[in-house]
Amino acid sequence: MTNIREIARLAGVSTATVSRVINDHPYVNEEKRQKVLEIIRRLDYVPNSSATSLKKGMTRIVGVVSGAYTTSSTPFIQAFNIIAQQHGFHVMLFLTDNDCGKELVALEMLRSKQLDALVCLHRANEWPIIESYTKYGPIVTWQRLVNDLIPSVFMDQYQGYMLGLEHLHARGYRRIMNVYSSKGLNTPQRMRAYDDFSKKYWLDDSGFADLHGKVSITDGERIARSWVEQTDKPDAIACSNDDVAAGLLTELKRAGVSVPGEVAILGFDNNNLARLLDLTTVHYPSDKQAENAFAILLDRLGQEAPALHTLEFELIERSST
Amino acid sequence: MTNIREIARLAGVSTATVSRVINDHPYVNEEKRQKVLEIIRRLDYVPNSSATSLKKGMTRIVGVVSGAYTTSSTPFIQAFNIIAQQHGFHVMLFLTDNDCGKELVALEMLRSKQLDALVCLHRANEWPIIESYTKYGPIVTWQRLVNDLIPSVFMDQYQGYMLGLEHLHARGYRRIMNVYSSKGLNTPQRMRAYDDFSKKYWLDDSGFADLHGKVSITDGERIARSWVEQTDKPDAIACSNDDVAAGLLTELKRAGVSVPGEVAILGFDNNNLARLLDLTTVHYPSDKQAENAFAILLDRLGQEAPALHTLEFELIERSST
DNA sequence: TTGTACGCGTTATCAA
DNA sequence: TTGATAACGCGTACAA
Repeated sequence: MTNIREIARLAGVSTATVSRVINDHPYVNEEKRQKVLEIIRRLDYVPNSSATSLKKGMTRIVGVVSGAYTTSSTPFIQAFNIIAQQHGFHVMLFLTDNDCGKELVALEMLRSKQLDALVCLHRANEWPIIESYTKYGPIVTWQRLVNDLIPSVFMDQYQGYMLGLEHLHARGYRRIMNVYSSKGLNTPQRMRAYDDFSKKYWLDDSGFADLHGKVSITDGERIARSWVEQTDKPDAIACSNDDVAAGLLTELKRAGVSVPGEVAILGFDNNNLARLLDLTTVHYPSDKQAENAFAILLDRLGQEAPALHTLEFELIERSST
Repeated sequence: MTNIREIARLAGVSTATVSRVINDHPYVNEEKRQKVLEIIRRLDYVPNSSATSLKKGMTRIVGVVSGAYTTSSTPFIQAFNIIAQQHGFHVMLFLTDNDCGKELVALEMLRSKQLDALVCLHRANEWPIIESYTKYGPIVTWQRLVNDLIPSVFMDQYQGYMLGLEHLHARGYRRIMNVYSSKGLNTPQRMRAYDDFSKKYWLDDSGFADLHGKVSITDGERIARSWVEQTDKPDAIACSNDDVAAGLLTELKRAGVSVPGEVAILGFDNNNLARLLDLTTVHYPSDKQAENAFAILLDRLGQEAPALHTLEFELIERSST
């Protein structure tokens, strides 16, 4: 193992001088600098990063905790990875499968200083537990509003959902069924939006039982099959996300149902699937949220951070409504 | 910062004893062990992992280099991440966007011992350059056969493609168009398969110009539009992957073309999209390849490694053929 | 402009 | 069974 002392010895200087050369510090005689650089090249030397981390007290590694790869988490992870790399940070990925123990592994690595910071897309442990780890390094979350201890790049989905509902109304749909997911704060916000929406337009309670806990393509397919058998049918379905909408759309088409002729479908997120299937949807700027998450972490680490994006939902009109 | 010396002082023992307790070494008096454990708990102490890495000479971090998140790379990355975590390793993800410089960052981290090993899903730099890094740690690749220096979990796609072609033939299709991707060894292998296939069944050269360099959904959509305008049409299209097949299928349906009535579509990979759209495809076991990749790395690191899976293609018959 | 020497926090050898 | 101490490799006061 060739180390800094070896280089110093061969170059006929001290380790301090070698270190100065490596880190581009001033006050090094040009000749000696060249000599050192030559030895470094000749011995194929590179500083050991564990030693540097130990000395500097940071690793420049940020952990990303996610339950799994989903069509919604992937764009976030990708964007986060890219911006982190641009700032000389690296990303360690933790797929927890929503298991408390696996999530704890990531938190413990923050504690043991293998990680400088953490971003939690989802969480398995209770908030107080996660909060208790903020004393070891900054933690940012996605999609959840917490408190001062844990900042968030959360967006209130009231506004986004309302955008979609207003669009459905403008297109003439009046018998709207809501398909919600189950987790966290998003659903209450969306329900509130629908509540205000139906009051605003004097829509009497349509009588469709809203669905809950639907998040996957197969969920959407099941909803399609029950729609076909329903006697009193909604004329539009607002989905919890694009996956549900995609499953719904494709299964309806398989059954020969015309979309949007017989029923309109509204997605949420604007992921690849929505683009492929030409689904009308609400764009959820997860890439910008990821960049904000990183900026917040950088700031809390005391480094120069880029400015935050303002986050906005956007209606993407396509052919499913 | 509370460190091992602090613990030793408060427990009235030496750092050696504390270290023994932490690492479950034998020969430590039970009373002292309890005392040490109590102090550790009280001070919320945890060993600094940079120091441990420095001392041990390894970080238990494995790098994963991928051009981007694609529908084919994501399952691999996910499976690799999970198996690595099961073995107490962690994964650092590098999205290179096929940029040599960004890829070099990962290789350099192997050199500087921040990474114990590397798996390359794609590569931007020339092979000799990548090979030159194997002296710093094991490197495994996906989808490319290289040499002893760089083992691979590559699968010869001749067999898989032939599986698909035989299926098309059995279903009665005779006028097959091939849509190839461009990169690497896969295309030549598939072309060889088609060559043998057409000889076996005395298919005269169909006269369809095979397409090359098609890999995305939008590529598939473009192919659909040109199929519609073509006068001499193939009755089946074998695609480079499921994304192309998906774009092709959806755009054809939009144009009112019946699939498989007017034309059959064969995908490759068996990803989520293929399941959603009910595409006939060839299953490519990327999760098993990922687990093999990790096993090979583990073995090269001199650790006990799980047995390798045997890798097999499988035809998934669905409604597009 | 340069070098000495110490500290970062841990593990492990060796002698007791 | 225990402790003193030497690494691991780097960065940087401080003194020169």
